Amino acid sequence: MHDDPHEVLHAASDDRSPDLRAEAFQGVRAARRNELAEDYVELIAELIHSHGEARPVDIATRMGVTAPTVAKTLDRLARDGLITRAKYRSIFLTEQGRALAKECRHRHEIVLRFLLSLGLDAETAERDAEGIEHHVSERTLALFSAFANRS
Amino acid sequence: MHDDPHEVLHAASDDRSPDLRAEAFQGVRAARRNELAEDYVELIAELIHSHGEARPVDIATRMGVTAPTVAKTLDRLARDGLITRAKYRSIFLTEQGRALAKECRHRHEIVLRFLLSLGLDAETAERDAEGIEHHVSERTLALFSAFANRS
DNA sequence: GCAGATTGTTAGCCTTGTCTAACATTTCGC
DNA sequence: GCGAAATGTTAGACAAGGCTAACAATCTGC
Ligand SMILES: [Mn+2]
Ligand SMILES: [Mn+2]
Ligand SMILES: [Mn+2]
Ligand SMILES: [Mn+2]
Repeated sequence: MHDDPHEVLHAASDDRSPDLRAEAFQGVRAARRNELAEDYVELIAELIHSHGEARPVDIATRMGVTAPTVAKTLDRLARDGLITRAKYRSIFLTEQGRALAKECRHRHEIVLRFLLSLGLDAETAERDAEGIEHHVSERTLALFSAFANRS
Repeated sequence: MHDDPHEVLHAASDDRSPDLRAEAFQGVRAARRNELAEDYVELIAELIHSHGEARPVDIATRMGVTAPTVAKTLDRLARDGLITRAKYRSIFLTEQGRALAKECRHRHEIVLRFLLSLGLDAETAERDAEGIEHHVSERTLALFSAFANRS
């Protein structure tokens, strides 16, 4: 029983230093705080590219939330310097917002291509990529990219 | 330029139905709402296994949060039927809590083994697994498992 | 160019998840 | 077995992110 490789793995994870583990959880919480901003700027960039402009109503439809939720979130993004916005007008990305959007789109595509190359169907791949993308380190992203290109 | 495979992928993701996309985001938000409960019950199960009991102070250390945060979270877990708890005593999992913990540990280990089998270092693998595990569908999990076993 | 439809905003409510400060209980060393 | 240390709880603050209801502005079709 103690030679079962599962036992070994389990024991190893049990024995990790509590501090190291706390750091991991803190990292996950930090990533979670950026998820919404990342998805918004990525979507805004995409709407600007495909529709010429980004309107709150289109963001609301695609995010699956109500209009007031979008309004409040956009106010936070403006406060954080990612977008500019004027009453009743469409949304613009700042330089910083464009940079983040580009990075997010890049990462999203790598994760998506990786999942597809593993053999996952397109719809599930899109759903999983939408969540996974925010929790992938640079190192993991590099491995995903290499794998997708190789196969 | 329009034959660039990246353009094609981008166009494809642009053209997905807004409703399908909204469903994906709603799914991600639902997953996010369960993350904390999943990490807590998984950790509680582990502490019970390795230390004989699960105490708030050990949870706080490993989660990297303060004791009052743990207390409030444990109250929510009790309310939701995942644990039982009495003042100043250690924490017990309910039947439902044990079932969830088992499922989470299983999923965590598959994601971890998968990342390791891709060639990731142990520490980064642990960190990324801690975030990714909550956003992996059954199908993706099956593919991860198969890949880790094959390689 | 106006009426109705669409879009956007504001106000206010709720839950979650984090914190600090203060206090209560339990445990440990001697 | 007592006092100090460790552990746990309670109260209360705050930000994020969701909602509904009500109202305001803009756009569109005739
Ligand atoms: Mn996403
Ligand atoms: Mn994305
Ligand atoms: Mn986790
Ligand atoms: Mn986990």
